[in-house]
Amino acid sequence: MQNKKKIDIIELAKILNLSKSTISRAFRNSSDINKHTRQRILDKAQELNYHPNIYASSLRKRKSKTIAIIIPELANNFFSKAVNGIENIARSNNFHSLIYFTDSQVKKEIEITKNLLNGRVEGVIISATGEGTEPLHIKSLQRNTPVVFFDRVYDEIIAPKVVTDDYESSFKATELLLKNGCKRTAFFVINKNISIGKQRMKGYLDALKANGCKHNDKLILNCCNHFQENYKMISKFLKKEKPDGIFASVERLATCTYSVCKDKNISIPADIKLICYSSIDIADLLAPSLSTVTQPAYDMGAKAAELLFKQINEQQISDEKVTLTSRIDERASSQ
Amino acid sequence: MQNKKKIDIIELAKILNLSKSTISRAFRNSSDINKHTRQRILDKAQELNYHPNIYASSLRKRKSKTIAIIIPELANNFFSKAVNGIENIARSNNFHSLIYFTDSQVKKEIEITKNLLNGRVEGVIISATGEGTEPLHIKSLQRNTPVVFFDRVYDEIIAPKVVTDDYESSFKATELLLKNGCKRTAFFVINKNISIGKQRMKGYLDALKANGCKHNDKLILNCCNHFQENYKMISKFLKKEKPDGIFASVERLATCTYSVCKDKNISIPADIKLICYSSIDIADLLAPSLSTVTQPAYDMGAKAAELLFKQINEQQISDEKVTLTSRIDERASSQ
DNA sequence: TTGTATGCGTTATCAC
DNA sequence: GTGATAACGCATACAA
Repeated sequence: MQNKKKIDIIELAKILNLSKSTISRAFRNSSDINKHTRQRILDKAQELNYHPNIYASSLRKRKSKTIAIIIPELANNFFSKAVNGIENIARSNNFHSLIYFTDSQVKKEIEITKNLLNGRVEGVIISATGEGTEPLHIKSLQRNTPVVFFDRVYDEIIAPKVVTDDYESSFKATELLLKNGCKRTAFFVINKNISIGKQRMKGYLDALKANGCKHNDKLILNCCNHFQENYKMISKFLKKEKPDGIFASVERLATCTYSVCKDKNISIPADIKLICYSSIDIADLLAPSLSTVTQPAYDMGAKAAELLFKQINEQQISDEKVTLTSRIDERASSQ
Repeated sequence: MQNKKKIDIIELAKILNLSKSTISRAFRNSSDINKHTRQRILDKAQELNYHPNIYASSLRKRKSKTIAIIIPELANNFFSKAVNGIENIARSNNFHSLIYFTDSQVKKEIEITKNLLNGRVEGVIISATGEGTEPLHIKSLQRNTPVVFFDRVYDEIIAPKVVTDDYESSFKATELLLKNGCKRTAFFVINKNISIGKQRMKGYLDALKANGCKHNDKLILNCCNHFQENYKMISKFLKKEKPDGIFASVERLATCTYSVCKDKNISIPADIKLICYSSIDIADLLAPSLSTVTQPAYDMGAKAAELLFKQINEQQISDEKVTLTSRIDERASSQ
């Protein structure tokens, strides 16, 4: 399977009766090389299956043309689309993308960033777990490599960030429920201490206040990332608190609620109105169709990548914060 | 932001009054090094933010500890889960994963594989576009690097492959429609010439035959990857051919059909029964709940990665073909 | 336009 | 257990 006789630049030079610098030039579109010589070299290289060793050249040039993408998971359309956006921009810059998953655990995030301290990549795009008190691991990373955040950021860190109008959209989403008559509107969140959790909760709380609803702490439900556990928590919650409206800050909490309601014969939207953050493409095919707050996932990824390359190319610090707007699609579940 | 004074192994050696060989040993858990010396080195390294340059080391060791994952897209739960499986195995082998998307275009696949000829990775896991007559680009790649396929393979290529029982599952899925009374059962496919398309169609055709249904070429609909176009084709198809059963070989063709039926007031399953390949987690929340053939996506990715590492470690050719079985979940859409 | 010489930061081999 | 030295394969400054 493998071609054992790996040929290197020196051998190729010998065969062609040239010096290795000339060979090197041929592969770098160097201006000062005879077109004919160049073609001769490329032809022979192809014939002999010679390809410049990327690690030797990375070492010499001190450039790897590689970035890292660190995200919680892929089991989520939001991140899939964001990665797509990132990779597209990376590719158009002739960069390669390493991908890493944290499973929303700081422990893994720390592990991964440690592995990136050695110059393996020229930049990092991350959607953070947000856990932990102080993201020292990110600060360490920043000393060695440009870092750009998207969606899930560390407020304490100075770096370019791409986020959405979490506060405003959450405010509107909540208000939409209130306008439709909800008196006991609940907020479902995975972690109310991370960046997006905080903002979305703030939007929820302020919408309540602005509409004359008194806040009830019991109507805020802290969930996790596991379906079974969430299912139990939500079942219990619905039974005990009897909310008539739910704003889910994360898609999986909404779909889990759908499952619970289906099993318990609770009607959405008659008994409970629901709206949630989601990047799902088939929200209108659910029963009932799902009202959503949709983030421009692809654009967020692309923008984050652009900011990263700007930083890589211009070699300068920036703490630009780009805020894109989400779209609210009102469907049956909230009406 | 960046720590300009990058320190290297020689400087560290000087500072510690040691030779660089000793420094190197400290970072490679070399057996013959004094524990105390080692600790001294690691401490100082941390203090000075020294990290062994990965490219110098890759060059010297001729190992990159990196693999490439090439898939059509990520906008698809199947691939998301598969990537997750791959990355997990890679990580547990201390390997890094580069990710590339072909958008189902051979042109891009060729471009990507060309970029991998230079030893950037120690192995490649690919779910191919399947387009094109002869995958010469894969053969070229194989000369330089181990390659493992999953799901979408090139039959002509000799390499480890992880697939599912496409034929059998498609047979069963089709039969299920027939058993439920369908007389005009259609088959929706994106590309009936690629590996999985072929197998799934064969299963469909043989199920028809086995159940005494005569095959009608007009009931096979060749679609594409774009929603709008598919929407038009399917609309037209439903109107013209009036199928009463559909086996969609790809999830997006099923959801698109749902959209069409919803808009045209065609009832699933009363007018048309439907079953499809899908890795969606909320098939039971659709209206109606969607009958699915589900592939073990995560396991397929993990298995592919295992086969790749086996090949990397054992340095030997293999054309092992692993066939995992899909699960059929009968829900409302097909009954 | 081409060649020569040197260095990129490691690891491996061999001494000591 | 540690050090000196030669690769690893390429890119660049400088000379020709």
